[in-house]
Amino acid sequence: MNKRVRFAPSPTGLFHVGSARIALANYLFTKKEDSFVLRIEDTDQERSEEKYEKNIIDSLKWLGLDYDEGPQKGGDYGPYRQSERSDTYKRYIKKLLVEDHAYRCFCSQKKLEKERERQRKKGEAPTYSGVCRDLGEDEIKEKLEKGKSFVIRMKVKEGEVVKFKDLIRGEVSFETEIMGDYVIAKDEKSPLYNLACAIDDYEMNISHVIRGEDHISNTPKQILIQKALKFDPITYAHLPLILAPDKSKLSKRFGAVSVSEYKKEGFLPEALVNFLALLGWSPGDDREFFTLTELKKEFTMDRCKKAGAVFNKEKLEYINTLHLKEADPERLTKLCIPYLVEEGYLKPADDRKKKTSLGNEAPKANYETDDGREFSFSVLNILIKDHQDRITTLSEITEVTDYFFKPVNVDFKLLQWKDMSPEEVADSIDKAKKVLSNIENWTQDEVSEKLLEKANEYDDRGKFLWPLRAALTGKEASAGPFEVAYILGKKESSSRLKEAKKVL
RNA sequence: GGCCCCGUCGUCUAGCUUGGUCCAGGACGCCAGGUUCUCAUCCUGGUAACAGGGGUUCAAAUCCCCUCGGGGUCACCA
Repeated sequence: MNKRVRFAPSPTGLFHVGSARIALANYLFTKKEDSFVLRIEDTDQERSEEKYEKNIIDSLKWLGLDYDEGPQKGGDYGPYRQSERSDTYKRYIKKLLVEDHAYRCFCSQKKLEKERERQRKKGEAPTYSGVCRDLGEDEIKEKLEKGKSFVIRMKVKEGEVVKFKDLIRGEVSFETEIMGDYVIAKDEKSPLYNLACAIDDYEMNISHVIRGEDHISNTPKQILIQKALKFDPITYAHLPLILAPDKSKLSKRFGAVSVSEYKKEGFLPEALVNFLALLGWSPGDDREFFTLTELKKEFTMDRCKKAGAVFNKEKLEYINTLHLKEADPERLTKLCIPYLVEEGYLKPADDRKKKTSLGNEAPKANYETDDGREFSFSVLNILIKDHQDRITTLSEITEVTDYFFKPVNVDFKLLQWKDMSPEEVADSIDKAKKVLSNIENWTQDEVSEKLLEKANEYDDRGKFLWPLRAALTGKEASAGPFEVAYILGKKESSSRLKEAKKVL
């Protein structure tokens, strides 16, 4: 039988990398004939926001985690937003009440709070005492007529054991006395998480629930509901959590926790996916570089670890460099341009094409600096290609290439290679200037060929190349002089060499 | 605290099912060296772990027990 899985986030905040990992596991678990459903769990109207639903959908798309059914996309089991499924919930709540699997509880929150407090002090599990459990029909009617508010609780039989199969942990069991009569709905039409979840998983014909370990204690509660309603059993897989370096839950205190933040910082989606997949899963051999497609082929649940994994940003950065090296330069160029624009280094030559945003691709167009120097898209393409293995995230492109866009400052000390005299440095720069001005056909090959030719005339090529590179970049560390000269262009290169000579 | 889960280098992990090939392999990080005009890349080498204690066994990272440690969860949130 084909599998059906679902990823069911709540739109109550920016899409978390932990959620992304769960979504990824669901995505990878389903093979071609299976189905992956996106369900938005927005039963909590107070906390759910539309912008967060959008953020979930955008993030999934960015990561490349395509799903088969979901809000906007549709499917045979919709609607896929819990806020639009109240008729279904109402039906089942009624059924649960009528069949005596659930009951109305009129206890006040204050009273319950006190009760829990007392139990906790005594070292007992805080569970509901069940005072409203056996209210007579007349009593209920009377309270209802008085307009007393109530919640709906599940009638949990004591002394039973709920067992379920977990693909990662094997068989897990819970005893029913520890849960008490838990609340399943705020009223006849407002289900709480466990109820809505159990109903939707059934209604959407879900075969496997793959979620975070934080849900493991919800599982018996959901199973009890399923049993009362005579739903088919589901297979579970509870993945370990992602931890902060101090082994605590990955929270905002740690730094970036949302997918959007990593996108903005300039991580490639394929790198984030690769990294997240390796958290708690391995192929069983030494391979670490994976594309989504490869992961989909390789992934099996039985190779998932049980222990939580610390989110190691350095490793993420390393994985990102791996994917950066593999990435298509033109795509990278489009991705890097927004950072250069944001920094104020570049602006579109054509004002109508202004739209760029960090993490997204800029239009393929020509750009210019504030002082009017042009950077055609093809030159930018070469610039990026030359820096592809010099950055760990896209955002670093600005600091690594700043000298292309800003005026540079040099002094003799910078221009000096080993113990060269000012005269020797000046001579090198003169020669370089001459070589460049004699180049008719300004191409990458031509520029490097001619420059190299001259450099080889020296016993120590550094005597020629270092002053040249330093004059062009104003930096001790940068890309090579051939590349820089070519990208800067004949005019700008000559002018920088001329400026450099002034300090000698 | 109750319940549930987990425990191999600092971190991510392989090995554990079917004890021996493991004085534990790979990767990130870090350190050293090489290539190079610089930096980065790349290459070579090094660093560092079976939580502890008992068993079982000719033999245990691998099986059993206990202890310790970590995490999750105990809402009219999801």
